[in-house]
Amino acid sequence: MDFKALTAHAKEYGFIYQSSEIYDGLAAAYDYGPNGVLLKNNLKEYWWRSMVQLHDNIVGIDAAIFMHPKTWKASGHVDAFNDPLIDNKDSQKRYRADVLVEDYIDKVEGKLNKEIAKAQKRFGEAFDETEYRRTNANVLRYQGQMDDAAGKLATAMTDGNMEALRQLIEDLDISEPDTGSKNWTEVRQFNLMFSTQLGNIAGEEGKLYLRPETAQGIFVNFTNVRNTTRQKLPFGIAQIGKAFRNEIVARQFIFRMREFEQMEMQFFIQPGTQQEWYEKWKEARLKWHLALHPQEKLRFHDHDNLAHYADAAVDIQFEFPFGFKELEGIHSRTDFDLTAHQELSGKKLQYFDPEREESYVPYVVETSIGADRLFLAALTHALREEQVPGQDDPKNTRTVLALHPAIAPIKAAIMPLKRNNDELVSLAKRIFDDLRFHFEVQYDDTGSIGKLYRRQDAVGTPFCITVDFDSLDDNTVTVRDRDTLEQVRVRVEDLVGMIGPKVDMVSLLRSAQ
RNA sequence: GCGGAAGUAGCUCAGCUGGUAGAGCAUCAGCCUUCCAAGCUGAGGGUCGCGGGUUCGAAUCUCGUCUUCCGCUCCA
Repeated sequence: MDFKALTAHAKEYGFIYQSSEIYDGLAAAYDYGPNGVLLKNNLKEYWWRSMVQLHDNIVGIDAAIFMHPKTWKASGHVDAFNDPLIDNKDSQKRYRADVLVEDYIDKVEGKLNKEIAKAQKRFGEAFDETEYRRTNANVLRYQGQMDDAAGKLATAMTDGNMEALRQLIEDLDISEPDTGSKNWTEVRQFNLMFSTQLGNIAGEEGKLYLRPETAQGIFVNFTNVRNTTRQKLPFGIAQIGKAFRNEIVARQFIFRMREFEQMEMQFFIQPGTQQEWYEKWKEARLKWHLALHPQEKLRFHDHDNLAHYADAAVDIQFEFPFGFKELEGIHSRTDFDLTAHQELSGKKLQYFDPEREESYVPYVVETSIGADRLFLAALTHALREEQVPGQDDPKNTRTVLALHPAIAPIKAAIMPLKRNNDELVSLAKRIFDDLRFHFEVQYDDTGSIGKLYRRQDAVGTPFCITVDFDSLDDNTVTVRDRDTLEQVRVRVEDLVGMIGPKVDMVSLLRSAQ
């Protein structure tokens, strides 16, 4: 099924709506509808129980979205999460202004090295590179250009002076790499963090950021959690929560949104053991995904460029309709975050290791998955249009959402075979009123039985319970399976025992172990 | 943010060179119906994405804007 049909289905059946649609929508923001929120909650529950409930040494928190501004100074986001961008008017391409200057410096350095290589060839054994660098006019000129550009770049970046950066690009006569055009726009600062004001205070003192990742809420609570849970290394802290990034381009439905939900676990370990834990969590997380989705839809993808905090990083990618894309990241974050917070806060963020009889800042291996991306993965994998099983006519098709029963929004639908028969209706409603105490169920009688089945198929309900005339005599009902369409007769009092184990999370959690 | 395309009922679309909107499906009500989108009758639902302009008159022409899709750029 193509991507357009998927987004249409998601809207039609109450999974995903465009945000603020009556006002023409807000770009890259989406709302979860009645079925969407049920599915998403189930996915979050699967993650939470797998991480927290099933690990002695992982505990959960739920930190505030607002955090002290210094948090983002320490984490590096104020400095590194900040892109000065410039457009070329002729080629219509966008560049990072600082990268353009850095490329220029690299180019000059290339010339300088070429000069030295030439001299080395000329002088042979007798060549003294240090002396040559100190005296040769060309080399000194190149070095001067490099130092000058680097100095001005550093000053402009530190001051956040975009005007100076623009001037620098002009002074250095930098042209667009592909077309050679020098027709540049102004440089604009693009900070990927959203900011807001605390209280009525205007200006820098009151400036707050919406967190761009949930991880920092865990790091700043490291000591609190350790003190209150008596956890010993290695141990982890898990959290599910919203994060916000002012993406330049947010697109592809709910894949990249400016407001999104992360499910993160920071695992604190002895320095030196990060490789071992990194590998362990890589495998554990893949296995967790394999309980929901087939191997061929998933793959590892190593990072070439590491983030400022990481010494190793890998993505678990999922094959979306638009290609293999990141679903989860596993990062070895070293002691970068805790050390930075320790320095800026002046509070010790260390662990006393009784075996080694010393204190140290723990290393961290992080697993971080996008809840919305997982939702999209589940939807794209499950949604299909197929010929109705057991029907010969190839035109007889149905749209079915073949979700794992444990994550399906509605576990069972109860429907009377005929809605104009009071006895059938009242028995069906009695069953509904009992089952709703056990799991998410829906009562429906607005249509023929075939239509009701199709409606449930479209939202992924694994079981349909039909009350027919035999039910009135022997207190049994039929249970129809979403995937096979097969029906079995079950006594009403056995329904919970029969359906319950198939729709709860136990088997899913076990298969992920 | 730039370039291209699109926006008419919940959905899919029709609406000729400007004359104030239709279909099918869906929804709801009634009748009918003993297991995979049956049938009959009826109803509700659109100031044609939004805002200007041209015109006696705009869904239709024009400008702007918003949103979506594709490409570029970006992606901790």
